[in-house]
Amino acid sequence: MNETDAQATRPHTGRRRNEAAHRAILDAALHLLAESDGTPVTIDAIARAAGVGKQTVYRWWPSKGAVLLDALTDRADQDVTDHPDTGALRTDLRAFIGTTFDAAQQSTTASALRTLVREAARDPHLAELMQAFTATRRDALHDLLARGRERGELADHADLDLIVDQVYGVFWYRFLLGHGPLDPAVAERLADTLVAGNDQPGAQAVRRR
Amino acid sequence: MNETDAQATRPHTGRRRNEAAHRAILDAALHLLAESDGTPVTIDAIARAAGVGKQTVYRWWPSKGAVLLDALTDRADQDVTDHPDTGALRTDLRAFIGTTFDAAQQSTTASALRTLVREAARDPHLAELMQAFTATRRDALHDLLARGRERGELADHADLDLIVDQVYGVFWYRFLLGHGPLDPAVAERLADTLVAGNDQPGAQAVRRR
DNA sequence: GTTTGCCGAGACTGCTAGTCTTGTCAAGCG
DNA sequence: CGCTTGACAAGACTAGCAGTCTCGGCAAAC
Repeated sequence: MNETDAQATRPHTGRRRNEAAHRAILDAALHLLAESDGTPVTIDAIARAAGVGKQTVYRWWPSKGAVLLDALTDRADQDVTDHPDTGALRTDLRAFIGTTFDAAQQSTTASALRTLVREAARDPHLAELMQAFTATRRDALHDLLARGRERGELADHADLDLIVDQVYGVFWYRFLLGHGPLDPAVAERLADTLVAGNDQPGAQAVRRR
Repeated sequence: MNETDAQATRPHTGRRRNEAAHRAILDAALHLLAESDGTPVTIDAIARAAGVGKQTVYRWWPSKGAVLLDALTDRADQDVTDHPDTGALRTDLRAFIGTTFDAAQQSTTASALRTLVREAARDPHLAELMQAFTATRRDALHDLLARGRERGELADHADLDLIVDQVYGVFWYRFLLGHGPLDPAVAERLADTLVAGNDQPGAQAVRRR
């Protein structure tokens, strides 16, 4: 009956949260994620490295995956790169792809990302979180392409979703398997052939002559 | 000293291998792989479904991953599709991509393949085996493209490896994330834009006119 | 100075890969 | 026929990890 009243009059008592511990956990998680040579990162290891009890980790995050993703996005937010509109699709696309490739070459980010994907494969909750993460990136690229199409640099019927997936498909495929390079030269070739393959129908008709 | 002689004179004694058990294990593995709703397939479950002791599984395969991959390739060998040379790159490529997409839409194969990838993420040995598996597929596609380039349907400087990775990149990216279709229409569009984006420099010059 | 609730430490449960043990059974050999 | 060899089913066992639970300590509010 009076519970609501009691809560209203007593918004908080007891010891406050320790923000230092919160940061220490994120830092330790990112560090271990980066150090990891493919070995899964354990919650025990994170807690120990952060000098924190395991229960403190689970008080703030619902699962191991949530901690790891939080650690990575915390870092990704630091090097957010927005892609200015250069006015030409080819240059916009080259810049976008090049930046994406570069960001993943950073050794810390790279090995963290690889480990994270591995964890996502066995943790449905983390997989869902990562889906949302990648969807955001896809949307950004899709917008860039839509701008180009409005300027007439792509055919009206061009399948923008497919182009997006060709970019991220190549990226993840090479990133995870590591059988081919992800350097600026590849970024340029990829951007150029995508533009060339999806340009105006009129131009295609001429070419097919 | 005489060990070699002893082995030569006594090539085998004792109870023979039970081929029925061998098949039962592969069948059970494939079945569970296909049934699995993302839950990892356990060796215990395979052994129990095959009516076999766990040790019997480990006598023939070095790890869980090896059993699973063997089960899948055993099936994949059944629907081996060789891609005849139609004489035109566009049609060859359309057929190759279409077949690849189709094969993965088979619900049994699809869920087995998905589970297998998930397992590979945590099992380095299986990951290595799958690398070899995918490399074979990449080579086949690369050959197909090389034939087209020799006929002058692709630019001399076209990056065949990049084209291959665009195909398999899109495939795996959509297959695993499931955010976009992998139907015949997509296969055709992908084939067409790849050919258009990597054709003869002369044609490109005309187009850019 | 008492209550409340966060904290570190670590015990505990439940699950799975892979190994080891035990008793059984089939195939060859003398 | 009886012995040896090695595959077999069943299942106990070890080791590692996610997530929960418990406990004594400590800091903030009242």
